[in-house]
Amino acid sequence: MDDVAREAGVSRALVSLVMRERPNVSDERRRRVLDAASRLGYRPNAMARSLASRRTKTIGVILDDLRNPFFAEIAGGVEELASEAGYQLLLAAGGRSSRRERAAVGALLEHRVSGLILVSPRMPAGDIAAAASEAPLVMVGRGLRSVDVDIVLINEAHGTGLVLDHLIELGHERIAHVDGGSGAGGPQRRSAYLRGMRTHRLGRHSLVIPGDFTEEAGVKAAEELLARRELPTAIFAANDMVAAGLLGGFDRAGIDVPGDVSIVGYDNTSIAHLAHVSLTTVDQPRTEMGRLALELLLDRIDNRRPNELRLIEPSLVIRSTTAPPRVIAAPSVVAIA
Amino acid sequence: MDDVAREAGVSRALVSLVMRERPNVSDERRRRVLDAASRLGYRPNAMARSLASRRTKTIGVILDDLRNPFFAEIAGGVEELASEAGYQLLLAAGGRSSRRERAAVGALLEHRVSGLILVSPRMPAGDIAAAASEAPLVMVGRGLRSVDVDIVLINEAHGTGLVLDHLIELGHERIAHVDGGSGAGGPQRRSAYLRGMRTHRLGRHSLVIPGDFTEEAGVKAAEELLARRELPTAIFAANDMVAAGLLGGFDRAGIDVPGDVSIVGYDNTSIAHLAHVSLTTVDQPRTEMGRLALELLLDRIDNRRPNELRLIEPSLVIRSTTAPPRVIAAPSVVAIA
DNA sequence: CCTACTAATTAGAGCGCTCTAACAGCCGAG
DNA sequence: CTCGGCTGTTAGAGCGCTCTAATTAGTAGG
Repeated sequence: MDDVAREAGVSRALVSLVMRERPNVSDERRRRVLDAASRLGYRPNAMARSLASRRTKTIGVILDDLRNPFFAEIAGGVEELASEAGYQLLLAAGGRSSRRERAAVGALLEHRVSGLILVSPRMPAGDIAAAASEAPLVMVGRGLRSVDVDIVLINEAHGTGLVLDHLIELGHERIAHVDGGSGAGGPQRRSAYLRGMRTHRLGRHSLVIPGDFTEEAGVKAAEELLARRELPTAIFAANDMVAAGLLGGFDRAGIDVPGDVSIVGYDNTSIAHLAHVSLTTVDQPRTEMGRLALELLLDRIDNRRPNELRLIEPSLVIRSTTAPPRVIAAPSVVAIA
Repeated sequence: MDDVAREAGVSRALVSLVMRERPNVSDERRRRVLDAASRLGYRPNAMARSLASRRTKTIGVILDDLRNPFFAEIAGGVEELASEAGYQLLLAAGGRSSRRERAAVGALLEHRVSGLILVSPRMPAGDIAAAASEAPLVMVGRGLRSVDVDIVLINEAHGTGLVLDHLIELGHERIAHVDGGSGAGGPQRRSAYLRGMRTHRLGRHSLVIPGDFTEEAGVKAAEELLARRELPTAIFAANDMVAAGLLGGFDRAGIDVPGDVSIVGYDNTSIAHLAHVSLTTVDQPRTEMGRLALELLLDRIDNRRPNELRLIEPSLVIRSTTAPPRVIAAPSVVAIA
């Protein structure tokens, strides 16, 4: 920087003003500085800048694993907005371990990130509160009361409601659920299913097959259902992988989907929209979630304000795996219509 | 840091030594410093540290788009090793635009990253050379001569060879290829296909259907093939998405896979291993590629040495979409065996 | 008991910037 | 003219560390 100042025949301070694109610098000197800078191949040092200005223009993101498309897509949304806003992204994976997450948070805080985004963190609430006291914090995919953070949450109850409404409107009553175990969203979807069935006075038809978020769970669930006297007319799977497993399992057994049984997934992953699968499923705008999280964070970085909780409303994507049940047990008005 | 020194009754320099876990500090003072630090909630400032030591312990990664699992998985591999080695990850997306890539490289260089990993960059070679002159650089998925960088490349010719060998061994001769246009690996796979067909004296059966890396391209290619007098007995798709499109297109037309036609994909994405798809495909160890890239980079950071080019050997995953052709045009020995 | 070493500790300069306050020029108002 | 109020420029302190060189404490040999 000294070199640039000397080359341009001005003071170091003026070079600083030019590099930061501040007003009140005469055009002539600005040009002289810029010329000198490019002639010398000068590149400002972000470390020194951050140290002196005590602002870093970097934001830290902690997620489970980049190889999981759910997280990667959220990170993609964050990245998109970050680059638009001139922020840099410091990324770390927590790998489902509290210990690793804590270490990652510590490292990012040492880097004095302007803010922190935690995606479905596993750490205890106390650690999150501690982190939130050191930097503005936005959390995605996990709720937390009485801590000074913004939260972006998917409205799982609403998503599940859309599924049930769709199936019931088609005329289904015996609707089973293959659940997702304790994975993210699993318990919420399961309990929303049970509640929804009761609300629709279909509680007696509730049936939950335990599973997890894998394809194998779907295959197994299909076998288990086939072993029963009667197949449900529709199945709500905890996610698309499970739904794909069901599809595979029924296919092998010669059961027609959606003729014999309708299937609905959850997540709208790339799998769901394949022509060969064409799965009716619930879509969450994952990129948007990432953008929203960063939007909240940027807002929080320069305005202190009360916590916000944003509920993301998922939507239903109807494709080819749902249809009316073979025998409609509906009132005749439906037939007339 | 001053506060910690005062609290522990030692000099600032000693605190620095303790925080950096240097030897030659007496146990007693080390404990005193650590105590004081945790009592005051002291967290070293990475900016100041980098500025003073002129080493940042951060590495920059530039890729196309996090939402593309190919890139996300490579990034995942980089992240994994980075966290093991105590490095932080600064991530930016280039979004298929030279301009954005250049901006990202510039921003990362301002942050004085210890090294740079570029995954399938689109920028002109000159820009890459310029970047390489400012920081150790490793490139993944793109070759470049006479520039001081290490390179990690997939051996597309080998992967394509595996596909052809497998199909030819099954007895196929009329093997078509739906190509990937100009996308990463597309041209290489295409030319390796043409070369391979010639090598196997099957040049007269070569058939390339132009496409890109999308499912739609696969569907269209299926339609185009069906419009011909004769279907090839096997199709090598440029990637799994295209293969899925082919599968969907043939399914709709009542063509049996692999009975009427065998299909091979490329990439071994999550789509390929679904029971419902079960696609024979070529696997690349993407996480390993990321790890290897960082390994080379770390090595390059502390030892100046000649450039390296590492070829990653893909492997073939045989699933259910390939089988011998219906009418085997093979010598009778095969029938006897 | 002094010297020669090694181990532990510290003073102080400096990394490359930003930022505050001061300063120089220049205008129009009093 | 002199003064306040501009705009454009600059000097210099300081951000929170690391690192070199110097200093002190400790240990063993003569």
